[in-house]
Amino acid sequence: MEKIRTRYAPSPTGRMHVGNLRTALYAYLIAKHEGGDFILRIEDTDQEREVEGAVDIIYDTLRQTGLVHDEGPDKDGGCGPYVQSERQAKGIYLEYAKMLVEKGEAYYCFCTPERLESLKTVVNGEEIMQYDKHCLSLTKEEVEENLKKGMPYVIRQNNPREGQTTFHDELYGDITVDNAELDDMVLIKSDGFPTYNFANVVDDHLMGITHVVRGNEYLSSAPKYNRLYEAFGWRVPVYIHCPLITDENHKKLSKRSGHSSFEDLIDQGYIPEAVVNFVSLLGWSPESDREIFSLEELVKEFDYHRISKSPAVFDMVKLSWMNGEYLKAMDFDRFYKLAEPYLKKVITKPYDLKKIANMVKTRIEVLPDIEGHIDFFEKMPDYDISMYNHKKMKSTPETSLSVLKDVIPLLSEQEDFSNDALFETLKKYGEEKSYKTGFIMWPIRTALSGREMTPAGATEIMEVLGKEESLKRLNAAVEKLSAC
RNA sequence: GGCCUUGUAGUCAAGCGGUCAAGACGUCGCCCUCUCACGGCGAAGGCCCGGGUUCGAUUCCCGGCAAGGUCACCA
Repeated sequence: MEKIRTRYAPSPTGRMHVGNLRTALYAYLIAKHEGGDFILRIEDTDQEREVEGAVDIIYDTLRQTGLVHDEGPDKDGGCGPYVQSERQAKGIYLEYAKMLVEKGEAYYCFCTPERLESLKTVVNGEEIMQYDKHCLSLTKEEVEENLKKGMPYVIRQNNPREGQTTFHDELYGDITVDNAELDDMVLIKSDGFPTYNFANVVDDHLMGITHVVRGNEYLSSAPKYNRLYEAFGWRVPVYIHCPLITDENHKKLSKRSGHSSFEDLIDQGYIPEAVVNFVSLLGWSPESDREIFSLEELVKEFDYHRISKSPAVFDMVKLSWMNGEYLKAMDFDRFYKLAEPYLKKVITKPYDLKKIANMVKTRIEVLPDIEGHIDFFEKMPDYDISMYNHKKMKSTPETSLSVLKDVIPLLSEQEDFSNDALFETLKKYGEEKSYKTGFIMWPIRTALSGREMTPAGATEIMEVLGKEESLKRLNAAVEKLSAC
């Protein structure tokens, strides 16, 4: 069987949109599942939109997500160059466009922007235009004349107005449209660069791409691609259009949502593996009901026939859950490395950050959650004494005061301030007084943290705080409670 | 507006003529527990509507409706 070749063909315009990431991922998985090749091609045919540094972002994202390409600008596989502006400079696209002109499948167009503008109509607030084939009627001589005069031109595809065109998508099946629907799209722009539509077809063919994986927003332009392949006499690749990813309002994910790009998500404290895993399940499902997959496992599992056709909402809540799963399963050293900046952001005192990191590991979903859990270590927050009320612990400010008064001398004598030793001491005290553990621990923990919830129990907190600071806080609490 | 696509709980999503209609997130309850979280157990919640075909439709067909996509010298 022929080796599968897929490609990821981003245009360097900024951060990587999660829709594009998902498309790249599926392209990668489809190829790798069958031991094929995954190619990276940079589509920089729009000099206006090009953003500096965007190519680096692409490399960086692919590296972080693990989608390593077999061929690309930095890895020649014999199909180069892999950057379209370089290919354009070699005259590749114009050469092929001219072939089409020869065959009558394309034609020169000299229409001015003004004339094109006049062709537009507005429907429901949307500008719509279909070219009227005005320049198709130009004679060969007129064209030559115009070219000689140096008139700006574009080359357009010449689509028939009658008949129908059918194309096949692996997921959506056969789709047939009337040729009248097919616009004479521009192939070569007046600046000499090819349009995306044209460059894509030419390069996919020249690079031997067997499976074209793309977003389903291209579904309606697909028939025009087919006509191009047929005009050239090239074999049409296998098309796989992926369902759209939408925001919570079921609209195409846009930059405004704040989490539309991979980099946005990383900035927000998500880890690459979780994002990749989550995004893989947006529009695809494995045979089993497993949900946590590493990239390697996805490669093994991925059957593109199981890609769904309906659009999927990008649910941040579930992504967060999944991120939390990854954090919990992560080995401690890596977790600590990731958590350290967030810990240091709030804690400047010489506490054992590793112990704190460990407390927080099973309690957060994204890294920035850490801050809200641990700020009390650094500085005792203000709190209301009503916090000493706890129904289930049978604790009140009064009982708390008495427990604290009992316990402070015991703790003052305590030498070993480790969690286990402290717990032993307090348990013994509880047994003597026939107090339940919670009845003792609730006031202590409150006095130490001023928080209803903490990422650890009272004794664990004391271990981190140390004897001096713990007693200081406990005494302050007694004072606070006595004042009432 | 034309064309294309989609339509199973709030969300992701199995299903491919006969199922008590999987599973996950979220929500709620219980258990565990020095609080919370983790973990465990459980609950509520769904096949867009109308016609067919069929002994039987979530599943097949037709028609509605709804949503999204697309109609650039952007990709």
